[in-house]
Amino acid sequence: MKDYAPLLRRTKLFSGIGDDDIRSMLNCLNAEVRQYRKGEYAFRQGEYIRNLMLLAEGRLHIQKEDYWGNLNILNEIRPGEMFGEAYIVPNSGALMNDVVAAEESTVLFFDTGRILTVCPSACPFHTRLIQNMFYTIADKNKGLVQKLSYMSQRSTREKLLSYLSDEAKRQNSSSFSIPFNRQQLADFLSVDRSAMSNELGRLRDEGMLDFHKNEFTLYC
Amino acid sequence: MKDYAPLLRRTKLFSGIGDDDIRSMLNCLNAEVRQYRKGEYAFRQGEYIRNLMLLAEGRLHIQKEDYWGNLNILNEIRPGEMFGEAYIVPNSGALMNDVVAAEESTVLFFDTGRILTVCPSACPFHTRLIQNMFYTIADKNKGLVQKLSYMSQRSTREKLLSYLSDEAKRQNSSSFSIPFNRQQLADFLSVDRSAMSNELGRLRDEGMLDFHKNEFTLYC
DNA sequence: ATAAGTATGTTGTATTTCCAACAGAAATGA
DNA sequence: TCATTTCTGTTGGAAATACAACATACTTAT
Repeated sequence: MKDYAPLLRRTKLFSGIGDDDIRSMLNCLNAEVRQYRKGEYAFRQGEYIRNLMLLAEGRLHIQKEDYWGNLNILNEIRPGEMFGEAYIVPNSGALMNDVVAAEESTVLFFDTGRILTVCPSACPFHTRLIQNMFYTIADKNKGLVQKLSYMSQRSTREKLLSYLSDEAKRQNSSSFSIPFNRQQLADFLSVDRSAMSNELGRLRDEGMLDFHKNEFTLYC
Repeated sequence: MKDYAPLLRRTKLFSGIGDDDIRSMLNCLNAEVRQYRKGEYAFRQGEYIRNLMLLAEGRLHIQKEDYWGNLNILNEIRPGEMFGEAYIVPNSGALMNDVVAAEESTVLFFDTGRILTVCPSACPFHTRLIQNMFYTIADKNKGLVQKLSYMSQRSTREKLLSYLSDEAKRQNSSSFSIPFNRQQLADFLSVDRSAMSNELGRLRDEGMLDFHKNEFTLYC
């Protein structure tokens, strides 16, 4: 098995753990490597997952096909990200989505039982791993709740205001920049770009905010 | 301090742990109790949280006030549920929401450092606690992703179809019941009830599904 | 059984969003 | 520099949604 320590060292899951410790932990966690060709399915809806996965190389799409066959890409997994963590809960049921390799990908499989059950003295960094895993999923959680709070607004205007309002809070200033261009912001908020552009213009005309490119300023 | 073991035994966080072990763990986790009167703020937007909280009695609202003063209730915490887990991540920043007691409430505070850092032999059930905490947050995560996948659909029709489609999958049958009445379903999907009722009628007319009360059947 | 209250479906109108198409601005690359 | 591409704002018509109001069906309590 190739040495994945240098790569894993930079992931959230293994952050703060040295290369040598990572190597011994990979053994402890029963790590396995699997390769997927572009377009190949890593998992299919209906399967039962027992491992925690980490994408080492490539790109994966979490996607969903509904009852009538419509395809929908929910998320893109990038190298260093873990996934499948929500399905290692006992009785969590079958996987609701498909996981497909958007390009040639390498995935590491970890034994979740070995992660959550601490092996007393063998792995001094096991506690750190558990912390990291918890922090990662907690962080994901926070982002999801945040996004949900924008998306649950009914109108494009309200979605915009709630998102921008939050960013102002987060950056602690009424002037701030956002990490999206217009199309990305529209996709993030699940609204039409042109309608959103319209709404932004209207909000500016009403004196509630101002913007240039991705720099925004809110006015009370 | 009152004996919370009988109550905690039935929570997800302490499930599978006996009363006596819970009592010793409460000590190990530096548990503290705080009471809140109805309407009192447990936390305010901008605060920094260092504990994991569990609602013992009462009802809390996670709510948000935007830049222009509009109030929005995001979530309701019920007895036995933990909260604040997303903010114990280092550098996770200030709390973005307010936490307000919707009625007289009792909240337990746990020292997160003591949770994630295992005390070797003192607490035999510490591993179980960590597992439970992880399972709880993973479960929450799964629900959020699911809901987000419905909400990111543009139209009421698509939101309905993606939700119903998922329920059919989950219950492994084209006939299933949902845990919502119409108004609750509309709130869950963030759409207008009457518009949703219209759409359901239209879908039935088109022969895509049928329903009586909260019993649905999907047709290919 | 009756009354009161709740849940659901229906209608019409005002508003908002979507969509496609286009034009100017800005960024990119030869 | 010029040409090309990408990004952003704008427009107009079609479609969908929100909102209010009401009728009917179903529940619950007395």
